[in-house]
Amino acid sequence: MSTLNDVARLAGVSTMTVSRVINDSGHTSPVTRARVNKAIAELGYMPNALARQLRSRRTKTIALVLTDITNPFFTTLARGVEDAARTRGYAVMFCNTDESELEELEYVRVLIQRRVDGILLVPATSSSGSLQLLHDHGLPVVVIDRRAHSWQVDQIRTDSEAGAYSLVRHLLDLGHRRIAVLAGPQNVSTSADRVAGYHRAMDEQHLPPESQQVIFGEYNEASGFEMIQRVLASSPRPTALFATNNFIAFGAMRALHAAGIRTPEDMSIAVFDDLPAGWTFDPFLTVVSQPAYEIGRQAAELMLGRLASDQPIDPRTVVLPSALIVRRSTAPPPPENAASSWEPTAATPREAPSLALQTSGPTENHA
Amino acid sequence: MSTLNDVARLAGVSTMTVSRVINDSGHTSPVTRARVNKAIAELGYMPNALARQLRSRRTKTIALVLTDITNPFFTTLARGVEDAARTRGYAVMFCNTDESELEELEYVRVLIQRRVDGILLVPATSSSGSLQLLHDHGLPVVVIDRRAHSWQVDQIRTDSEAGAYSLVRHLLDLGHRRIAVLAGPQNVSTSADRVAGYHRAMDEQHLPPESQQVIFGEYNEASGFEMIQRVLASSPRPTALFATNNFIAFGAMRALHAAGIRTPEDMSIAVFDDLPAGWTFDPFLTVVSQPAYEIGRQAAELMLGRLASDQPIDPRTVVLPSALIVRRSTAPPPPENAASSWEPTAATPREAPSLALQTSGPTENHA
DNA sequence: GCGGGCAATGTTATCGTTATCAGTCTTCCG
DNA sequence: CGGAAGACTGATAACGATAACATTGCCCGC
Repeated sequence: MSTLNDVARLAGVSTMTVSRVINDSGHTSPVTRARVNKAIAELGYMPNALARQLRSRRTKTIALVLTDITNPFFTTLARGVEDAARTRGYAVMFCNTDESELEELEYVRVLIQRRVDGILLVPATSSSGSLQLLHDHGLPVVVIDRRAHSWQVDQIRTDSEAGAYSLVRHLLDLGHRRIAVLAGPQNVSTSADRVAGYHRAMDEQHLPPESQQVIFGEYNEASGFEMIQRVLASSPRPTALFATNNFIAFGAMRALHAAGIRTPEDMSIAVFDDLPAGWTFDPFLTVVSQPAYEIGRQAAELMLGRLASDQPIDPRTVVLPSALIVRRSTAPPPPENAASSWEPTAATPREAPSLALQTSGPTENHA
Repeated sequence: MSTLNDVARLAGVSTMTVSRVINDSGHTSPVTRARVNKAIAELGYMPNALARQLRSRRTKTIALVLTDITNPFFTTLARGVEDAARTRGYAVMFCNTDESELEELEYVRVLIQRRVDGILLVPATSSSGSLQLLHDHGLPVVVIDRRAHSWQVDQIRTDSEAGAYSLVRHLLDLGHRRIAVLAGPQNVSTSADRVAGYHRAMDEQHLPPESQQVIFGEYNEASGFEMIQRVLASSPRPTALFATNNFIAFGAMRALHAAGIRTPEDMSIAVFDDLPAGWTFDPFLTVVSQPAYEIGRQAAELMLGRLASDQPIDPRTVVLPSALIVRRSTAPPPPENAASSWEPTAATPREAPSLALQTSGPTENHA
């Protein structure tokens, strides 16, 4: 692969002159420029970005460290980051931590070594180690989606508390009084905030503690499935569920389906996080939807603005609103006296045959 | 940020010795190693990957250039690539081309400049320009998902023709005789192959040309919606549809829903591409499912194997099978004499109220 | 006792750019 | 016509690491 030197020799000028031409940094005569450009074209010369980055101490690269890109919320967010970064000439590196603090730290180390200009981070639980390390190395950080405890970094997230409040309010307005929460990990701020929003809505109604049921699990389908078992074992049973993310909701729905409990006739379910529009021809779940693309875009903007500025910028926190979308998974509760008579015999799954295919069929082997 | 030199000075050794220690390349005494490691810890030294890469002429980075990461097929595939790359110490850069040959070429240029070790490419239409450029610069390429014409590169994809054949065979076995294809772009190989599989199945039955209807569009929801209008305008109308990707299917379902045509009672629909398991609690569509994660993983393996080998490797082509999953969107056709009497008045959407919310609700603003 | 072999360490050049400073050549004005 | 300002160009030294070769010191066997 040809270098600046090759171009310089072919054009009969010095390397600096070629450098000036390709960087368009002035002080070159039109004649020289033409000669150099001709040589560049002739050789198919491509500047070596590594050498440039080493010399100029900027890589024009940012990293997006998140928990799992296959979660559609993060996929859309990632797209927002990439689009914003690209228009400013930045490249993006994506890293999946799978909610592991160790993986996260490992990635942060690699990214520091690769000298990325900044990191957009969805912290795995309380990842103070990574933030400390990044701080020590003077790398700018934007914390996305989750709250960072007491660190002086930019932050951007949805208002989880308010979103949860509006979702639970909606259930209360329908007449529900016993509402259970299927929460994510207790030490993840989004989960905690959504539970807080739930408590605020419930407390406003002066509902007794026994109306409130909070179950902590994980943000995935299997956990949603499990948590339902505990709901069904409780007595009196809740008439509505609040799932704090979409994967939990899917697991819950599958479990209810399997138990012969109909939604929303027997039990309502309201969910934090929507699926992207167009992925379902007939959306069913009542949700609070987050502006995922916009979060990603603005996170990148926060970072790029900071990188472009030549003076220090005070840490900023952006909290975006969510939107309640009422669909068909929520309805008024069944009459109170019928509450104890739910039996699998009375309710068969609406469309039985498909279920086995979903769970056992040869689908994605996402090991 | 401290350098090798700083460490060397602090440890009282030469830079080469430090280099030997951090690379574990032998010829260092335990005493020296300890001293160096102490100095490294003291300074919080992080090797500069840029300098290493410049000197060693390898970046340990590969790129995945695809059309749109928000397509769940590609998201899962990307995850497979990342997981495989990471276990071998490689980083991955993701790039979205949005099916634009120009964007693709732009990205390829950037990636060459950044000296990535290799590129995994989902070519946008017939992107011979990018492949030529990559070839000229001696960069190894793995073409994913789509066929590359006549270029000597590794390739990996699903057997689209066979998958389409089995899907159409399934429709024929149910008794359908007039089946329309909602295809993607004519010049994208997956689309062409799926249409070819359709033709093979239809021709086997010696069906007259007028039974066959192929409509070319794009791989997105809007296009699926549009294509249905042409299906509905045709006479005699087909009794079944074959959508060549999931987005097309979603658009088609929305359009059928809007037109008051029931699935599968009035019209069956069979689809290429599934949604990841666990994203829907009650999957409805009969599909052919691709092993997306595995495609990504193996694509990365092909590349990394080539990069690790010190001798040339002949181009390889891997074609993975797809899996037919029969669900509820396909059924035998309605009685023939009723075929011409379909009128919106006779069929109201099963669950009407939700539709407006889907299309006009404040969901992701994915601009 | 001496040369060969080997482990440990150091020196120098280099990867491909750009920053910096130092020329050279016009040009223009007094 | 001389000199200074300005435009253009080049030489040299980094950026931070590693490759390649050189050196030192020690052990060993004959």
